Amino acid sequence: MAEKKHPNIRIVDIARMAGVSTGTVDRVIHRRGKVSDANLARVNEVLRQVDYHPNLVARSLASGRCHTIAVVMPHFATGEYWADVDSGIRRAEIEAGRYNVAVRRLFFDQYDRTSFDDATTALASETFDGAVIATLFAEQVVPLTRELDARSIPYVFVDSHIPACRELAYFGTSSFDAGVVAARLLTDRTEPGADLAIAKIVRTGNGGSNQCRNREAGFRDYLARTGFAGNIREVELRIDDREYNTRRLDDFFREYPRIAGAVTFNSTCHILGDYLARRHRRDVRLVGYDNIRRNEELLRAGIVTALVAQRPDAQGYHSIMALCGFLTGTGSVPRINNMPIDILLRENIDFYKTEII
Amino acid sequence: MAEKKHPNIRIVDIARMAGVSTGTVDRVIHRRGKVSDANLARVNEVLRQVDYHPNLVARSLASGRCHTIAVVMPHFATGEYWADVDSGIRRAEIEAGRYNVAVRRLFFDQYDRTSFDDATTALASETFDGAVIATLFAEQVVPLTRELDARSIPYVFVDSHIPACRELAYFGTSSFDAGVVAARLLTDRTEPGADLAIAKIVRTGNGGSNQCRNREAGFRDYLARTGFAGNIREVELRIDDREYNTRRLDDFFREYPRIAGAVTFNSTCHILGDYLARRHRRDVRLVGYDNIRRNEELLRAGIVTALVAQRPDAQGYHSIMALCGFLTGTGSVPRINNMPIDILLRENIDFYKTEII
DNA sequence: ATCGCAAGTGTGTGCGCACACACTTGCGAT
DNA sequence: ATCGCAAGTGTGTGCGCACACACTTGCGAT
Repeated sequence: MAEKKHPNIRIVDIARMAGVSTGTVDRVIHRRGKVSDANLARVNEVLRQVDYHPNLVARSLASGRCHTIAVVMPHFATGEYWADVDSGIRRAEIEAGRYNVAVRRLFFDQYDRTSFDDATTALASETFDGAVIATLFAEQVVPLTRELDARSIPYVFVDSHIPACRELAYFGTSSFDAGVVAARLLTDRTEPGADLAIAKIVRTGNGGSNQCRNREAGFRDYLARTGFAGNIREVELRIDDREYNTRRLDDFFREYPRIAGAVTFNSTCHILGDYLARRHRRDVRLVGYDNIRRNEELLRAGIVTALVAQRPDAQGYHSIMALCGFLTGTGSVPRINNMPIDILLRENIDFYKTEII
Repeated sequence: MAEKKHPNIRIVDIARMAGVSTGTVDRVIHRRGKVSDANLARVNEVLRQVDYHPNLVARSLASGRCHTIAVVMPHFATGEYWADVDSGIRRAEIEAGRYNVAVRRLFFDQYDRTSFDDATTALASETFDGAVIATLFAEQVVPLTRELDARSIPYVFVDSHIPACRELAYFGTSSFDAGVVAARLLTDRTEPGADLAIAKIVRTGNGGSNQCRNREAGFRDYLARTGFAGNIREVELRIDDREYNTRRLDDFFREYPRIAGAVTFNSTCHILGDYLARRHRRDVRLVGYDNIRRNEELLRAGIVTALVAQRPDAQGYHSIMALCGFLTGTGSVPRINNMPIDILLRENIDFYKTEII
């Protein structure tokens, strides 16, 4: 075992076949110019004939260039959504490290718009060869991309898509369709004609994220299309104020007693789930997003009916690898990569591990 | 951008620091012996101090060893289940190729037990460094593993797990739990007390696959646990005899008119779906397995209610990569890798592409 | 004193490629 | 006829490592 070699075709072989030197082959492969039309055609013909694939290991070793990727993403605690994205980034980091590609993270607060601008400012004075941008605040991402365009730095979007930018690639779900799926799951299990609740977790004056808005649009679109007959009631909750939320929800459910299903468009459906559990309200179906730890616990406990998930780990992994492939010239990737929209129930949640993509 | 180098520590640096030659460092790193105790200790101390990590790219290029992985899997046509597994294998093949790991396939007929033995016989006279085995026929896989154990060849299981073997790793779903999920999806949408049908597609005298048996066990277990009150009726169909199937199903549904839901435990629920579509029977809910083309079409058409899927592409990909990592000494992987059990509805099927793991 | 041999050590080469550099050729301008 | 220069071409070196090979050292046997 562990035999000698697979007789792969090398640059020297190409050169010999085309009757030129390896330098010329190299110039053709890398489009460095300074090659006569005749030789260009001949080398290209040989490359085509033998279906040449460069040995990427050797290329990486020889070129020895080092690239840096800046990642602009929310900071996170264990068990939160962006921790899963980061675990994919870390996986990619190891793999990309073999090709001399390093990753540097810049964090912002996902509940604070201004912190994104701070991260952007910090980025302006850094040198790096590519960027991965979490697109939570679409309005602020756009000017950042203009700046990167001007500096000719490629960038990848992760989380939700922003139109009219020149991103190298996008990785995330179709937020609109993720909203549609949530609506299907919620109405599948709720008697017709009952009311539905939308719980929004925001910080005052902060607006909603790009993604939450699009999910809500898909959710409402599905209900309209399928002739949903009940009312949709909205309630605003706070990320870090459990007492406020309890009072607010007590009032809310008193005011709208016919509510039989609820949805939250970011990953915090556990806030509503905690409340329902404490109040022993098993009559309200709850559908939320993302397989973060608290949500998983409530799904197992039967408080949450279903979770819509989006492979955060894979999003992080592919964002880095796409940029890595571009920078090292070893791979290309489609521009729009809509990830699968996963449906998690009590029966399959145990197998939805992010480590296995 | 594209800077010079990350100043990594190389073997020459280690050698200089320890006051020995690179050859000695190499012998220490690879535990080749023939090093004096004093030098061994000194080199190890330096390795520890600088936290040396070998450049795997350079290692791969230098060692130039070539490994072969034999894959024993069912042959397939476009759009069939194993075509998706193979697409993952092909993806891994490209990546593993960079580390001089090649893949060779041996095919058998998934509906013919004896063909597996033929493939096994062919394998006996081949030389290879590792094997990936599709575990459809558990009884025949076991003796094959004994032989591989004797030859000290590592092997990876893919599809369904077989206990009491010495596999390096397993990639696939928990078949039992995939059966549970199907039962949940079917009974969620079917009125209580109605009968259910299990359609089995077999070749005479061939028994069922390992996986189908376990899925059925999980399916029945869920029904028993949740107090299912109806009857479960079985019907046997043929893989390539549409006329027979039509007659058989006409008889079957005439005999059992209260059937409101049906399941098929392999990927051929489209056979039953085709029948239901032709007979305009929208009153029978149908749950099946695997996102193969015909099943997807029927899901979009509303004939199939839900599909349970298992990331065939990822199974193929990881099976190869696990073996590749083991053979090149660049990675290790858990032994049991239960893949996620995916739920596909009309609303999310469009995004379930196997190319994006 | 010399030899053989084991144990230990260092050097040289090549993996396939990228890239700097030296070199050749042919043309128009003088 | 000679020169300068652009366009085109080939050679040499090194990336970091693995491994074959040559070599040194020190010991016991003769």
